[in-house]
Amino acid sequence: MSDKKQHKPNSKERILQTAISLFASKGFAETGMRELAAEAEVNLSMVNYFFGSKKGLLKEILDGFLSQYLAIARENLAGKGDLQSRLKRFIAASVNYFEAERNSLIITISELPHDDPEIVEHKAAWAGQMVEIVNRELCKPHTAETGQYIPPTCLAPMLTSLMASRFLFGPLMEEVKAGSSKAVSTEDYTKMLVGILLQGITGADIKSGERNI
Amino acid sequence: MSDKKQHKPNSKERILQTAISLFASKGFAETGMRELAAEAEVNLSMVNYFFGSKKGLLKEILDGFLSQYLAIARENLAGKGDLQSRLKRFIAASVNYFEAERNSLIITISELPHDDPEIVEHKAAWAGQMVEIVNRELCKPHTAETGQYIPPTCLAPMLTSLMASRFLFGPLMEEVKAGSSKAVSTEDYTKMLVGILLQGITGADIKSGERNI
Amino acid sequence: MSDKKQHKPNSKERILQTAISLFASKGFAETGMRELAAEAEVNLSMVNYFFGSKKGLLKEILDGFLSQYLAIARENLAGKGDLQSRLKRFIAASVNYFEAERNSLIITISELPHDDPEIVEHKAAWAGQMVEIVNRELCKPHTAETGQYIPPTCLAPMLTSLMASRFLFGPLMEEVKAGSSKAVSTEDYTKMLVGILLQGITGADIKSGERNI
Amino acid sequence: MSDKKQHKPNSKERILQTAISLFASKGFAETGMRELAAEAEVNLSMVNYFFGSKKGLLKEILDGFLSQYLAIARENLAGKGDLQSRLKRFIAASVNYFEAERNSLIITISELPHDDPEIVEHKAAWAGQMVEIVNRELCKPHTAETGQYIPPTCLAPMLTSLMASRFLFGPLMEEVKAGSSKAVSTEDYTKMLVGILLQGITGADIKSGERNI
DNA sequence: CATGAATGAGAATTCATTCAT
DNA sequence: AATGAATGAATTCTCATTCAT
Repeated sequence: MSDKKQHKPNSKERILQTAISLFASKGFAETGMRELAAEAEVNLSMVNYFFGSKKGLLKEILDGFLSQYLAIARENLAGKGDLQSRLKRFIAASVNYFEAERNSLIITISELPHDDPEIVEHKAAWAGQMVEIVNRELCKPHTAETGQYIPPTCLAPMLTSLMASRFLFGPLMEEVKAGSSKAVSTEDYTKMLVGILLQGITGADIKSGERNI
Repeated sequence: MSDKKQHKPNSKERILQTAISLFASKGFAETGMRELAAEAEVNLSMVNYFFGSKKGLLKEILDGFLSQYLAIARENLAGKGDLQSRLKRFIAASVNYFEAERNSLIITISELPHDDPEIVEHKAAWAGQMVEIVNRELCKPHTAETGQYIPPTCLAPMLTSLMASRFLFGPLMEEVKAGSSKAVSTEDYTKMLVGILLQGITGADIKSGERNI
Repeated sequence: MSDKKQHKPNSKERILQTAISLFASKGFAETGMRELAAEAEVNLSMVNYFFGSKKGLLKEILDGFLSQYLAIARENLAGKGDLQSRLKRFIAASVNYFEAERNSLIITISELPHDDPEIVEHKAAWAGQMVEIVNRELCKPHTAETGQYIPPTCLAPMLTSLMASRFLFGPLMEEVKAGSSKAVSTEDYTKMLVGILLQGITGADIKSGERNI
Repeated sequence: MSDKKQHKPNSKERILQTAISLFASKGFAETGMRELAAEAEVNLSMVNYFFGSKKGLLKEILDGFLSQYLAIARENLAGKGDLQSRLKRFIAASVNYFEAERNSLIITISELPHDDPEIVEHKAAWAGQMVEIVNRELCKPHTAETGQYIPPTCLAPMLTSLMASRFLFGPLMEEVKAGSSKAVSTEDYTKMLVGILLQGITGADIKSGERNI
């Protein structure tokens, strides 16, 4: 085989994965396209060729992450089961997804408040759908059942923010503990979240049940 | 007084306030020093004169915010009262503080995961102290009391993340609701947080008044 | 006929026409080949396939225009008739041609002074022939008749420049008048040119009909 | 004297002069800012520092040239004297000015038709004033005197175009003649223009008067 | 304290062109 | 004849910072 002009396949996908990784660790603005292209072993121009612009690349990442997150919310919050078991399902599924796509999660949340209208609108569209689902499947039923009112524009961010905390602050916490305390498994993390959300902080114990220490 | 060449006072303070506002709305990297200088009505070189560098300015903002947040944690989580009432105090004080310094909060959290070692170490130092306090004042007593174990490197991020959700997602939620649901007051927001953390999601009701705790 | 994958015919011609239009309105350098290909509804590579390069396309346009312009000069300036009537014929024919090919005219003249040697030589070849014709058919006879000397390297540019003024400045003048004065027909424009060149500015009147010549 | 960091004075002026020279010989679009900065012996960023952008630089050149040209038109076309002597004055002054600022002239005319709205509006403003002057000082009086109508939106471009022909086509003509015919002096060129405009082409003789050949 | 010119590296993007299919 | 991915150089412009005054 001639080794001249050997085209590596999947340039587009390689760019996308490299971007997810770099944007998450360095931040969108701090990541240069030269660096991105080098890391993806792709010609610099290919980024614009495939994604139109750096921002186009970001949008594709956001869309990819948010569409799946929304699907998870839809599938798990709706359907049969009482509110508590549905919430449990949703948390478990979300945390698994966040774990798998932690870089996309970090990008999606961290790049939030910056005021580029194009990006903000983009996110607002997804956020709107999320709020709607939370309202329909969580807030409304809860009000019907207990008479208590919980505004979905508060609850949706709270849930997401709470579930994401491990991943957002993860890198920082690794600097912190430095071996002091044992790492928490995803399973335990999910348990904690479910505990807190169903019983309050006293429900957060990750050792409860069979293994008491 | 002559109104010619009227030197505006407090150049340094004006730079700082402008930076907090711009960094929060546009992001640190996206904010240019020229823009900052223009908005603060200050000569460009003054920024470096007062703060050494752009990063120095960021550090000053982070320090200012985190030192106070830590003080709030120390004052409210420690001391007498049971765990629940101390947590309540802490949440109320924190939310008030976040409300007052929401721009600094946004900067502090959003600029988190980016891998500049100088900034990361800086934050890790503060985060470490926070984890320590949470451990000493919340986790340890809780374990002593109930035998349940809650790791502080999980709990501290959760608390902060949960309390910050309103401010992090606030700008986005404003795009979303567009008048659909009424705004939630800071007081109600605090109530929700306390409710959730003490009783789980069923405690989040903002209407139930005294029943809440 | 199946309307699937309907190959538009005359890709080459379509490229050429699109190029003439774009080069005239945006300028040669400012026109991108992607834009050109898109507008011509042709694959980008086809431009190089048909014309070798962007510059090759420009040369083809210049050649097309200049060869015809030269032919017009040859046909109308030579032959029988006195100098004045031959000049009249030439002007009428040239203005008609400029009118029909105004975009090519604009390209040919505007892209003139730029110092690409390849293009300059190309033009110089045509210009040389033009000067020769003007010398043989206008200057020499005029000297023979009146003893007056008019250098052809001055006269040829003057004629072309004068006749082209309407088309070169046309777009600008449309911005200017904005309805203030009525448009001038090609016929009247020709009359003005003939008048000026034969009698001076007092011959430029476009209303005086037969008196004009 | 230390030879480190020796600031050459008049950076701004040097940029401007270099730009005029390069834009004229290579064209605006074909001139790169790197090349410009290098030739002007100036740091690349200074161009944007002083002129805001490449286009800003072009605008400054256009303004400088057109404002003076307009002043010349105003001064020479208006005032006492009959139409012919005023026209003569105007031509002489203009040609002198064109000669002195031939590069700016070339830029101003050649960069004409390209459809950047910002530049077109800019030029249209100046062109409008020029048309107005020509109308007031040439067309109107001529109509009053002879009853003949000459539209100023035709005449103004014609005059400018005719006077500019020597400079626009000059570089090309130098390639052409290659020693064949003697160069024409500015003085003779002016004489030709005046001759043509007052008497038609038969008035173009540059040797008439005392020196008959 | 304050100014404004200057610096040099770096930003994202676009360019015309080529090549394998 | 046509496609679309790939290339690498070049584009304009902006960046944070420095320095002499």
